[in-house]
Amino acid sequence: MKHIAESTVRRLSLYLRFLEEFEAQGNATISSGELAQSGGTTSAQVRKDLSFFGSFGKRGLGYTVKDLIVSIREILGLQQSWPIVIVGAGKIGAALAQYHGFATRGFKIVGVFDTDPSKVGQKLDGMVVRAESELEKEIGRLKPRIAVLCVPAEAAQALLDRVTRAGVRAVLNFAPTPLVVPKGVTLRAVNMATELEILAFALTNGAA
Amino acid sequence: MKHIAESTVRRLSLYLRFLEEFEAQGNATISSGELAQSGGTTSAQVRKDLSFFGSFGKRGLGYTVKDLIVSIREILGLQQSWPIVIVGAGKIGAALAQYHGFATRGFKIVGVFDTDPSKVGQKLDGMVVRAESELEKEIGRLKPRIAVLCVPAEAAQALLDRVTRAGVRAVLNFAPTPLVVPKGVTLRAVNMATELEILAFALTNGAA
DNA sequence: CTTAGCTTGTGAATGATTTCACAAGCCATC
DNA sequence: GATGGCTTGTGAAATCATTCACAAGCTAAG
Repeated sequence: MKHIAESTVRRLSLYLRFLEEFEAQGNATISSGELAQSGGTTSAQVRKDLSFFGSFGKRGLGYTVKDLIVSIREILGLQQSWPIVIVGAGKIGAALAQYHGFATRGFKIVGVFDTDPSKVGQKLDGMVVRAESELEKEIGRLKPRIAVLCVPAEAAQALLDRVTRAGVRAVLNFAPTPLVVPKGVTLRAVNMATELEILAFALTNGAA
Repeated sequence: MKHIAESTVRRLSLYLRFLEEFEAQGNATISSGELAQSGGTTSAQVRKDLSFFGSFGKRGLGYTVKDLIVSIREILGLQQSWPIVIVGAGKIGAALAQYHGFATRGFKIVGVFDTDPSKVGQKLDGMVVRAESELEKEIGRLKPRIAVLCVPAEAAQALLDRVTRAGVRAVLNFAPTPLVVPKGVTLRAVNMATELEILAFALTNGAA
């Protein structure tokens, strides 16, 4: 398959959210224009995004909401449930572990790890926090496909190395530091400070 | 000023982080190549990013670390401290309110709000949680420049409307729903589900 | 003062993404 | 089954972002 731009994947995820809302409202079909409007983009963009993966609509009619939901789910790989481990049970890690929104979207938290002995053994919403020393053993057992790093900046690279060596191929990093991944591993970073700095730049430079 | 791409601003924030590390290590100068290597980009990219804002280096020598830090801080608008309010003191909101990393980067949390009467009046790391009904009054008093929304999806749009009407022009949204902003307001969204879906797509399609 | 060795700053070239614009196709109606 | 009113899917054009490539300029050494 031709390389797909990240912006396209991001928009597909967004379309999926609108389509689900649309379905809940009982609408059976939707046009690229309507979908674009909810997502703040253009109808041509919507059609182009979908065209990379096939042809899902009917000319003159638009898209069947139900079918398009299924198609986008398939494109994104969401027909299956993805097991996730959370590494670091501090404020952010604990908040994520207890956030129920994931389960409903096909992501299942199967393990939470921390070094702090006072946290190990505690329950977070039914999930027992395990010792970080057991990371490799437990990854072998639980076979998570994605790891979410919620550890301090200093610890992040070492833990990234450990989870990838143990076989995890996709990592979401919340630690406020850039990381280096081995080839074949996908890394995404959520960095609050960077987001705020982009806002500060916008305010400073009077952008809308 | 010519329009600056978001990707450029994001990289500047990244460069700033590396420069600070570099400074802590006692290095006085840095070349675009070295800076590029830490950030996983190219030297031409670094120079082009900076060239939008002026000329900060010396040919043959590179950049003075201290000076470049000051310059990038000025570009991003980080010479000043930016007052922030956090709306919603649930798991994520509380975690952010107690995260000290912001203060050290020039963002100061001046208020935290929630509707839940059992949370109002509680202290989060010295910060009293205020009633959401006082939002407008307190925004008028505290004059925050940025609002961070950590409320449930259903409540997000209404609160965005309230903070923008009260004069806030930059918003960071953690609610898992797309929002519409009035002209002149900058909105950024951090959506965990979307990040995970992009990872799921990468895993499904065998991308590196 | 001149040369050698670097590194910046920047137009030009390339590559990627978005937007345009329209033929092709579907449905409803007559 | 022909017409009109829509909407898709998609090459082509336009816009935006990155990379190339090199003149200009600085320092150090002789």
